[in-house]
Amino acid sequence: MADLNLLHNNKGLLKLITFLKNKGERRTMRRRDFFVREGEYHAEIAYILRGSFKLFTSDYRGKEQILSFSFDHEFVACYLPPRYGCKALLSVQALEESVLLVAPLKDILSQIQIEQNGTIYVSDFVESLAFDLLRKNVSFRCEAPEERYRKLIVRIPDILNRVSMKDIASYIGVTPETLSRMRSRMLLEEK
Amino acid sequence: MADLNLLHNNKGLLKLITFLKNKGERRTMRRRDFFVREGEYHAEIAYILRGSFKLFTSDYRGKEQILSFSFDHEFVACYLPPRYGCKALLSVQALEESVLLVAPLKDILSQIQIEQNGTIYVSDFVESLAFDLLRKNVSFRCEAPEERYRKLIVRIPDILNRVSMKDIASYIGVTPETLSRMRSRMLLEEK
DNA sequence: AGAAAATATTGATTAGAATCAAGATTTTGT
DNA sequence: ACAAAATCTTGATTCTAATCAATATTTTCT
Repeated sequence: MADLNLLHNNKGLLKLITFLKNKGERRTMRRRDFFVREGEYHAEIAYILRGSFKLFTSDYRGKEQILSFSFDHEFVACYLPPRYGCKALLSVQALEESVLLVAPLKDILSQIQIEQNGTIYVSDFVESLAFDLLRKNVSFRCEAPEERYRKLIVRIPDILNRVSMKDIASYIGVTPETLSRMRSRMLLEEK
Repeated sequence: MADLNLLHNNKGLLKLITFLKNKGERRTMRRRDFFVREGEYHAEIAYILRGSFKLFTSDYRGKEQILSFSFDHEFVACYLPPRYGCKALLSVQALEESVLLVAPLKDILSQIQIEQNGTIYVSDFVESLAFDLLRKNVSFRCEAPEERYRKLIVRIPDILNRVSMKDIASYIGVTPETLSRMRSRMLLEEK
């Protein structure tokens, strides 16, 4: 999941990484390959060794809406892995040549039972996720697109080299044309 | 938290209700009273015996943005109770005369330690929350305001009697004028 | 019950972003 | 390296929803 870098201190998440490093299947993906397709019953979770992904779906007009990006050293799944037996709400697609460590969710859940106190795993993971989602909600409701753009490039400076303006525009909720104009306005203003 | 009704089947949530019923402080609130104010270090969680609340904050223009409603038999907190020691991102305000069962978060956390396997409590709770937040994100990005309105009144039909159009408008992300016009258009169309 | 406040509706106008369109630039894949 | 495709920028136009404004209706409070 994107935006969780800071939470790698987190004990549960570290255990999850260790598990994936020991038991995970190494999977290489090319640009545009899908890790998850919306509507599938996808039950895997992955750790990104190298690469980047976008998490997206379509809006009521059929236009792609990107809800999140994920980069190296982050987890990726269709946001909430479908514990509820429901279909993936989002598609997850590689933006670059990427390398993943993948494990079926059931393996992770059985690990938890073995470890007894292992519930912490999922708890920490989901808690990070919830916090991220709350911040995203607030951001989308309360910040101007320009502010979302500024914060994004502060948080992930590298994103400008690795993700297209088209995709960044979708993420912050404007058209590519509007983002382009926004950026040239910002350039003028900072002179 | 609003929108979690369906998750009352959930074992962890049931335990949490039981705990609040046994040990919770009964608190009566009048219309417009705040349960949480944005920016506070608020560390309580409550179960609503009767009444309703809105969870909101201000956008970059100072306009109130409602992110959630909570009604009878639901939990309410400043969304994520601040385990991270961070300030509340949202205010929680009573819309009606309301009765709560309130417990400090630390009591709940210590309960968990006593119960050993009790981590499930928070895990279930936070998991419900994360799922709710994901759906909200997708809804805001992908559905038209009219669709959000329709789904809201299907999910909580009672809301039309208990919440002002102004607040419903904020929740679905339009001005009160736009909602009013939307509603009269919908009335015409269904004839 | 009645005055005052808040809310809801409706119309007119404005503002801002989407769309449409065309050209320039960059990237991709063989 | 090259052709083709995709992306980015810029301008002109359109369209939708916000704002402004005035009135009607409902709710609140004593």
